[in-house]
Amino acid sequence: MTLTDRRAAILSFLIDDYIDDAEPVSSRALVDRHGLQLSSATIRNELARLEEDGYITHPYTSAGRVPAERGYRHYVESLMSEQPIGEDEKRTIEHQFHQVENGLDDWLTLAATVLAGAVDNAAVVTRPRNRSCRLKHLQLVYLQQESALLVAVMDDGRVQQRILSFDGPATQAQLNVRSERLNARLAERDARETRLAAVEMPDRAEAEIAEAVAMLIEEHRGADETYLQGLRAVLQQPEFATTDRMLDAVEVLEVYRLQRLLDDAYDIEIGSTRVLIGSEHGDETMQGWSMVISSYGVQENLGTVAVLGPTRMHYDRTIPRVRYVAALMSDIVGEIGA
Amino acid sequence: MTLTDRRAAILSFLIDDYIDDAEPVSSRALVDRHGLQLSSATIRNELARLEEDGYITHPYTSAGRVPAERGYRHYVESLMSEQPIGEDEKRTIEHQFHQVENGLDDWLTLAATVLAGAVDNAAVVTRPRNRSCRLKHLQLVYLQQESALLVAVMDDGRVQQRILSFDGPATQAQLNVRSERLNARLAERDARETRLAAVEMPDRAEAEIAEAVAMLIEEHRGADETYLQGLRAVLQQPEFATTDRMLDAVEVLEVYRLQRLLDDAYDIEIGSTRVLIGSEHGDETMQGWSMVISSYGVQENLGTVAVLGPTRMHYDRTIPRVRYVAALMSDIVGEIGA
DNA sequence: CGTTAGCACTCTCATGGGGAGAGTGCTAAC
DNA sequence: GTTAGCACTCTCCCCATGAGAGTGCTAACG
Repeated sequence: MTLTDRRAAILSFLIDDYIDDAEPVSSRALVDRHGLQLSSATIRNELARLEEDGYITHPYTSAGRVPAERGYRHYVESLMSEQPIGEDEKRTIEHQFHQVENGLDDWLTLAATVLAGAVDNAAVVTRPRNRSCRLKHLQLVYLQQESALLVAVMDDGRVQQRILSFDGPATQAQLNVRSERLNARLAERDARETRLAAVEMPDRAEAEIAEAVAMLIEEHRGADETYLQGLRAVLQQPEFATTDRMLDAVEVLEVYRLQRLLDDAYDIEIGSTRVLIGSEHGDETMQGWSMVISSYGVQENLGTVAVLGPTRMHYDRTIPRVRYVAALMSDIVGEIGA
Repeated sequence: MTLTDRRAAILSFLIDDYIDDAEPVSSRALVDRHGLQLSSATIRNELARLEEDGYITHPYTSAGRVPAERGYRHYVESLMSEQPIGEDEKRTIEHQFHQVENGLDDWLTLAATVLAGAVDNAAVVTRPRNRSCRLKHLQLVYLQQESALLVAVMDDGRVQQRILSFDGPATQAQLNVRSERLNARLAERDARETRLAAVEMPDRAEAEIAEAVAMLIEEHRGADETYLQGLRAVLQQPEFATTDRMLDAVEVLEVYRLQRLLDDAYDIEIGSTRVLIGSEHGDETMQGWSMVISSYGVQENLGTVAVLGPTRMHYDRTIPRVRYVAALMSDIVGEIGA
């Protein structure tokens, strides 16, 4: 059941109009706005067919037409043409990125902010994480009489820390020696290997530290910090014009949900984007939401960039911008040398 | 212009009722609900006086009375009695705290979540920061050919990091030596002292690293990470029952504002709480908002715990809970040994 | 057969009037 | 000082009404 050219064109016009206005599109409006050489009655016939085939619906008998999920899907895949990012806009974005040099944390926040601003929806960025994470270096730092801070640098350049307590007191010098010994044995190992190494250690205190390191590696792998920006932007979209809808939106954007969602989308190739429309992400609370998602990073060290908003979304603007920001983030991760 | 006992009692009843219901309180309702041995007419006379004195208002001619800021202020200072936290609730809260052992990050999030849940409003917690922050320990970690990660542990147990690049290659062994030399010179110094030390260093590369350390210390001092929880809880309060108000609320709670607010409240003694009602915090966007704020930590190493919500807030429940969570956080910071 | 004009029909939404209800403020009496 | 009584005010809900927007259908046209 492929669409005739004419029907495809009509669908495309309709979706364009609806995305701009958030208002049901009438046959009349299509003719007028796009200078069609057909009467509105003809368009009505075509619209009836499009509705039969599930591309569009109408909210009630005598309202204009509204795209259905299937319509959006077809639009994203075959109809729309991506809106390239203007040189100006690129410069602006890059400029914003260059203003911050403090490290990954800030870049992540920044990426989310910039993206949210560019597409007028919520943007989420996750910290890159390494599926097979390894210890790069560890260091024990004296805190108090019987406690020390274990600082573990991972091979993605991220740091995890934890407080340890010992039975007896220790000086920083002693801790340094101990750190060196442990580094020699644990560097470049992943969680499982570290745990194995721990078992074989004769010194009980060191074995415990190695255990702690293994846990830190595991935690690090699992920790999926997300940076969300643009809440207000989404809430101002007309689809959330009632308080109920707004509360729903806030709920959807609450972090614990996002993490799951981003997890689901982990097998995206770097450089490509994926679009999930409405019920396409399994979760039924996501009805009415779309997500444009992309991953970034190098090798195994992957993060996610995504935009979330109502299904009525400027896909043609959003997709290239998500891709672009993801590319910028890949560059940054590359430079950091993770 | 002190209140007569009777007027004070009436004001107290009125505020209690209003806080519960969010609805203007009528003279009639006061009599009925609190079994007063007076007629509603008498109450009306008293209410008129209270209104004259600025303790209450009414939204329109024939609605019940509503507390004004001055009324809340008086209520908080002289009328209400704090609702002690039940043993059960204490146990629940402590239990939640003990479930997480991963470190400060998690505790901060947790504290905000627990508090928000306990008082049904938004809660904000800031990471403790040391006004006069010092370096505890630094470590250079090999990354790639010509770059290394500088990891600086501060005396509050927090870690800052930054990527450095060198002219020539370096091995981890070389970096260790250099780390040790720098530690000997920089440990226990604050930003200014570190900068001075940097100037005196003969080795140019090391001087640059010392410079970087100084910047990290400064950044660390300035960085005021805030953890906000309970957005939904606030938005569900009846005062935000329209979309406009909701959007305003989201704006108020956006982080950049909070940081300033918390800054303003930095001179609170540990163990005490402060209440800011409506226009009492200078910012006029905070009209209609109250904040119960407390600080925690040990010595100079201070963080903030706060609850934000509409002026109609259960101050009697909120104040002790803010104080309690702040105390728990103080314990934690103490244990960590910052 | 595709296209089109015409028209009846449907459904929403904005508008405004009316009436009930809630509470006050005032007055006069106790 | 307290209270009953009452007029007055203001909100809010309900509903009816009508305009307007669009469709679907039918019949005619090239």
